Amino acid sequence: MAATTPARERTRREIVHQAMDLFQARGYNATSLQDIATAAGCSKATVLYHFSGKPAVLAAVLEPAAADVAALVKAAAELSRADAQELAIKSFIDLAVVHRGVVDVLQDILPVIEQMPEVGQLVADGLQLSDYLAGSDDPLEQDLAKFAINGLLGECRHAQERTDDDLRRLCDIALRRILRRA
Amino acid sequence: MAATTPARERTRREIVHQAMDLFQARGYNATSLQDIATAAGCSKATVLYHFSGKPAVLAAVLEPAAADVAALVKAAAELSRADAQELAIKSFIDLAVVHRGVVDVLQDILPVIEQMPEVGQLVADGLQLSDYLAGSDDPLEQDLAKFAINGLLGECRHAQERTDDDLRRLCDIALRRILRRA
DNA sequence: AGCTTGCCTGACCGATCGGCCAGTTTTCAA
DNA sequence: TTGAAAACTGGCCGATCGGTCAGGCAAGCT
Repeated sequence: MAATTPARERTRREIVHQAMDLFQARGYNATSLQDIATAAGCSKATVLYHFSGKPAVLAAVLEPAAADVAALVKAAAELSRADAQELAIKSFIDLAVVHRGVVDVLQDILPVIEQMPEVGQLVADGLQLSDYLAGSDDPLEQDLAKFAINGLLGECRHAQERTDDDLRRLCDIALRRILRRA
Repeated sequence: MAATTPARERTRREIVHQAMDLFQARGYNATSLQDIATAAGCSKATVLYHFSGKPAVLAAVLEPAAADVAALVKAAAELSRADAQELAIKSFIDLAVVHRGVVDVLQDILPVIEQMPEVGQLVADGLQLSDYLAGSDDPLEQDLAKFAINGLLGECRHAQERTDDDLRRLCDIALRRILRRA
């Protein structure tokens, strides 16, 4: 059993994929394990065979985005403040656009996000990114950066009809206007 | 029975007040009728005696904010485009700050807000406001206005620690930067 | 063939949900 | 004081939730 069994990985992937779609469409709380199982073409017990519980499914859904954010934070840490800000503007938009589904999911669990240890690192990295985005110690700019992030995340929700490029362009303009980095 | 019975109105108000606090703190879905009843010092059956169901409680919670937004939309309709935009900027911020609790609640039910007829008018009025806020037919400015609203609403969430004036000032700066109406 | 191992499932559990109803307590006008 | 209307409640209902468990089933090793 050293090599991964194909069937195991295939089922796991299907569950995560369908869970992502359902979380995005109806929200985390409004999606039941039965919904996920039905969409994935297996039984609810199978979902719980592969994942220790509903929060574990959520963690698997968020994992790719969390990894990307963590990598971005790490990369920005080695740059000058100005360069880190520029990188944050460009990359944060990219991540939000590409992972817009995850953004949807995150907004749904915001009221109780503090009680979910499986997303703690992602939240912490997001806050770190907002620091880089501000590019200054000025509290006003820090707040404006958070304001911009809220707008950015909000814009990436329910934005299925927009193309990635259109969304990216819009967010870039908005972010640079708020941060006065045109 | 022509005049309102004092007891009726008093209990109703207490239920709505406690429901507001709970919806804001835990979210609409995570708050049960029993939670509301306990907080209001009555039984769950009493809540359902005064309101036809959980959605009706939500409608009552949102009602003051919905009325304010409707009034603002009506007022803006009689102004020139430029005046309407200026009014929208000022008043929308005021409303979001004053009713920030409602903003919290709304965000929680966003994934399923289309299926809630009791908040349809509020949503429609909000979209109308975003039009006034854009102040132009340019699709880019329209999108930026929506971006600004998302940022504004996001900023008003979980912002209990900030004073109203601080929040107002921050939102004013951010809005005018995005809309380039400094 | 027998047997282990990994994958999967139906049936079931306790808890909680929104909502309903019969009946009790309170209120208040006559 | 009295009686009907209004206000309120305990208890119950069906549905659904996340989660558990014993067992079925196919694949591969011996």
